[in-house]
Amino acid sequence: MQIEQKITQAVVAAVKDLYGQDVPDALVQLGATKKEFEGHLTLVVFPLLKMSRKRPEDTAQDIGQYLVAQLPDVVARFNVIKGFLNLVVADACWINLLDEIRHDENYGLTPVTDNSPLVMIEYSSPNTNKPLHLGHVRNNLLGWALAQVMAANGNRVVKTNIVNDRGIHICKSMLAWSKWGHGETPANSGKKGDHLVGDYYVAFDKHYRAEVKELADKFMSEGMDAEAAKERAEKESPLMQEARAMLVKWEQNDPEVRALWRQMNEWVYAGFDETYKALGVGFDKIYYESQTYLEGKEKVMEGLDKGFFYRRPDGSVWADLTGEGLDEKLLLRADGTSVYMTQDIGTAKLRFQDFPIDKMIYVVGNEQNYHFQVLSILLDKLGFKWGKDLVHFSYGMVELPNGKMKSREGTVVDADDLIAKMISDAREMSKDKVNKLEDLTDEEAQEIARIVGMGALKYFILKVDARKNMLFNPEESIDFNGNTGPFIQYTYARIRSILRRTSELPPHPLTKGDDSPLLSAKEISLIQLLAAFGSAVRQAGTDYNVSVIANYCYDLAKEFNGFYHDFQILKEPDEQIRAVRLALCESVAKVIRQGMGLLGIEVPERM
RNA sequence: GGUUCCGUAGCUCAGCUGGAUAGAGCAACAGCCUUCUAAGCUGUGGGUCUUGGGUUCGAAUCCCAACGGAAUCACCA
Repeated sequence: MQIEQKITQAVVAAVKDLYGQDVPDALVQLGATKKEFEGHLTLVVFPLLKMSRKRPEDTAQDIGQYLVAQLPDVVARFNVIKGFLNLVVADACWINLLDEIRHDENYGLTPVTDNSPLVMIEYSSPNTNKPLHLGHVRNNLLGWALAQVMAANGNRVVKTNIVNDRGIHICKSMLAWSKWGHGETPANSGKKGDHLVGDYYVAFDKHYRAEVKELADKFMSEGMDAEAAKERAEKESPLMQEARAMLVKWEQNDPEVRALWRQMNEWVYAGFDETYKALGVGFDKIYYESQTYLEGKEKVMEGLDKGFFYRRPDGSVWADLTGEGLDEKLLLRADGTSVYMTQDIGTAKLRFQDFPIDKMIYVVGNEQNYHFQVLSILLDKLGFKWGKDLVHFSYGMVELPNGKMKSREGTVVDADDLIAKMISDAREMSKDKVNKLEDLTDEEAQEIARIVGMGALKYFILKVDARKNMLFNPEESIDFNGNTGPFIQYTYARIRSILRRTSELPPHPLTKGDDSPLLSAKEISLIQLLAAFGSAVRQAGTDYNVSVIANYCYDLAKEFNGFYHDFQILKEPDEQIRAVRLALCESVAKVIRQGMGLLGIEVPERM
């Protein structure tokens, strides 16, 4: 049993015995003692004053004496400062705790069984007309890490991706490629498929805007005002009309258009797969919008029959959400075609057919908060049991120093470029170090650079609270020193280096010291931190906040580095102390590997 | 204008289920490598926690208001 639980129970008993009152566990506030005071755990006695009817200091003394008397093996001594009761926990307890942590292969993780709740996590969800950029990177890293964290909390997790593979945007790329492509393919040009398709999307946009400007100027010269001229030009642009015509043909299953569509999407998928692989993310089930976009209609008609929705005179179908404080929402156009919301309903229907979902989590940017508020209400009305409680894991935008990423202004941070730069920076960095990796082959050194570069990128993104907007400055490269992924990886590599140098294995269980104090304050705080891993994992899961894990790993690495600096491990002459320190090294390494693993960050044996 | 989110050191961020003197990193300055990896460690300076009220023994944390910023309120997805 954990030390906190024992003490909490004893405090409850103390209040009962001393003051004759029952106190709920929640009022027993037990936390880590601040560094500047003596002790390991601190009880805040203010909430207990109602029971004791004494001054804070006296209440703390009462309880402190009770604990020392009743739990002599746990509470060695105590001190009181104002309303704070600082408890010094016996060394033997810490050693026991360290032994428990060391023994548990899946320390901190809740096992998954066949009866565990099934959580589906949708993330990534790209359009197939452009390569992935930094915003997608944030989405993918968050989605993957969240899936790991949910699994670590005892959930069966299904990772899913809804690929937006149809619509006007792809038609634009297709049209541009037919017009100006001259048969360019990834194979004959050497371009990555998603970039090639993206280039044609950009080409379309460039021509389109030139066309609109020309048309608008013409209309203005005929006396239209600027705004109306632009609007009319956009509507009448031959390029856009051609793209729309292509979409109509696509919907009519025109063989030629479909063939081109399939081919260009294949190129994109091949490109995405490379990027996903580099990011270390993957999916259990991929849905394609071309296969789900018709599915929602049926559900909407069902809702219409049941009177949840209504039809306007023009034939369009709407949901009236003014009762919920929202607006009216279009679900089907007058021509019967579906909109975004209808498609999400359709995708939900298919997913529910495929999996017995208990909880659905959508990892989607906060620009769509309103959409998911509405979707939740609609799914609930339509009878999806998880609809009402669906989780929109809403993350903030990645901002650049002068605002958002804009493809038109060429300020998009491309995912592949960024990944390549991180890895080459890591490679350069290790070349500056002397006597480090020189005995390794080029391949081995490159693999370490990959792990470290990706670690820096992932940690940079995952350490910040997902719901906040975050700033990325492309001028300044992502750091490898300080509160970074490589700092934590370095701590791990150092420990592995120590463990490689010895064949000595600390005994199980560790022997406890006799009279002489075995543990320093630094060692105890390390054990305390190790013991907190489980609650960090739980908090990350219940709050849907993966940054908790990142910050935990940093704190642990920081604490270990202090210990490493102050104490010798292999050269420590006392066998018992050496064993404890080696056990600490093993456990810290294990927890770092596990914690970073939850974030999707690998740790190198050397760096 | 309605709704939602955010505002903590020069910069990037922790802390937010109320608890002791608000913490890290970067940047600046000063130290530590014949000793287990210096991508490390130690120290110095840097704060009206946007502002004003309220609740409380106690507020960066909870409530209200104001100010500042972001997103959204499409027959785009």
